[in-house]
Amino acid sequence: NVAINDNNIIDEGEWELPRRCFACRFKTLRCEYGFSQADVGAALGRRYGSDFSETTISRFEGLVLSHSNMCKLRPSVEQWITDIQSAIESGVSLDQLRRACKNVPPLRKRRKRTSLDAPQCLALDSYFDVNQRPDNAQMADVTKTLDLEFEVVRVWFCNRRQKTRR
DNA sequence: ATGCATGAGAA
DNA sequence: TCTCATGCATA
Repeated sequence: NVAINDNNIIDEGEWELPRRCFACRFKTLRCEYGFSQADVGAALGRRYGSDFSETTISRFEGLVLSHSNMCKLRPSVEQWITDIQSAIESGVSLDQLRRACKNVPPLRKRRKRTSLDAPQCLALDSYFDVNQRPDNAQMADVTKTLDLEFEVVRVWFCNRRQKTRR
C-alpha cells in the first residue's frame, strides 16, 4: 500500500519519471496480487467504464503510450488498485477478486496481418531516416520497389511516426 | 511484448 | 489524409 496513492504531478516538463514510477508500482502490485494484464483490462471495464485489452495494460506498464493517453488511463488504474486493496482489507479472497466475467466484444473484420520480411523492414527503416512522410508518389515508388500493397506502406509510415512520437 | 491494422475525429 | 487510442494476431 506504500506510495501508490501519492500525488505525483504529471505536467509538462517532467512527467517521464512520475509516470514511470506509477506504472512500475502498478505492475509490481498487479503481479503480487496475481492478476494478469487481461484481468485488469477487463476489470477496468466492469467497474470504471471502458474496458481494455491485455495490449493496452501492457503498454501502460511499459510506457509505450502517449503522455496524454497515460494521463487519461491513470485514474482508472489508480482506482482499481484502491478498490483491490480495500477489498483485501475487508477480507475478500484474491481468488474471488480475480473472477472475471469478460464480455466478448464484437469482432471487427480485420484484414490479414502482413508480415514484412527483413529486407523490406530494413528498406522501410532507411527510407524513414531520410523522409518520415513521403507523399503519394513517393510511397507508390516504395510500394513498387518492395512489392507491397500501397495501403501496407501507407499504414507502415503512420505507425512508424506514431512510434516516434510516443 | 509488439507489429500491422481499424476507425473516429482532427486538420 | 493524418493522428490518436486501441486491439487482434503473431513472434
